[in-house]
Amino acid sequence: MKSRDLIEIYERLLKHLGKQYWWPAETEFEVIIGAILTQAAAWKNVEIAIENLKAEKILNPAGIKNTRQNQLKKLIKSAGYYNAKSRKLKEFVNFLYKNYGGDLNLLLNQPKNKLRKDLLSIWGIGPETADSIVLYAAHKPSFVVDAYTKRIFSRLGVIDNGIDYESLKKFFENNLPENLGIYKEFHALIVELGKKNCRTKPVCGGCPFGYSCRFNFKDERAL
DNA sequence: GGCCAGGACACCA
DNA sequence: TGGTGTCATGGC
Repeated sequence: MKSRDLIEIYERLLKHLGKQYWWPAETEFEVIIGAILTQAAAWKNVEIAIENLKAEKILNPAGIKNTRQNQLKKLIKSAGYYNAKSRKLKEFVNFLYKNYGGDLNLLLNQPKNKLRKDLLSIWGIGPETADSIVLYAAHKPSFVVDAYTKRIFSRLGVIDNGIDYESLKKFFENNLPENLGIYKEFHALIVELGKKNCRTKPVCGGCPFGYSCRFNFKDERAL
């Protein structure tokens, strides 16, 4: 696949689905909490948890730090995996206070690679969550790939289904201009398309990419 | 009632 | 490094 093909896919998706304006959050800290809570969870369930944290006025570093883990569990219950996720929230703010005195800007304003490395060192933050934070909270161009990305583009026959995270990430970064807006929108569009194309929920018809891909997009009804 | 959701980690070979 | 089990709620 050539770079211009990938850009064309992006433009087609943009035209069909419209701008997504990700990430849906009021603050950078909210982006981070959302990125952790949405791990293997439906965003709808995450929204409930976010609202609970807002209602308690603890959707900030000090708030999470000063709230007991058992209380956090109750508030984020809707997002699932509340034992693990409550610990992940704690691990993040503990890291933030230990290394940056609780100053989120100090963490986020670092060079991209250092920031990503910092994030990956925190228990509970893997590559996708780290990239989401770098891209949508720190506003630095780090392409986010997820299960949808792998599923859709392997169906198109562009990448191998067994490709690992870093390779898939590089595939996009090597074939796209290093543009913050494109990175943000493209990932969001892929997720929105992925939702519509979930195996159990066929929607609409015709491949949005104009390709005759290996996977049967016609049956699946992409758009 | 079963499947899946905007993953990451532990453990194993 | 690759493959599998685990975590858990809520919508469809």
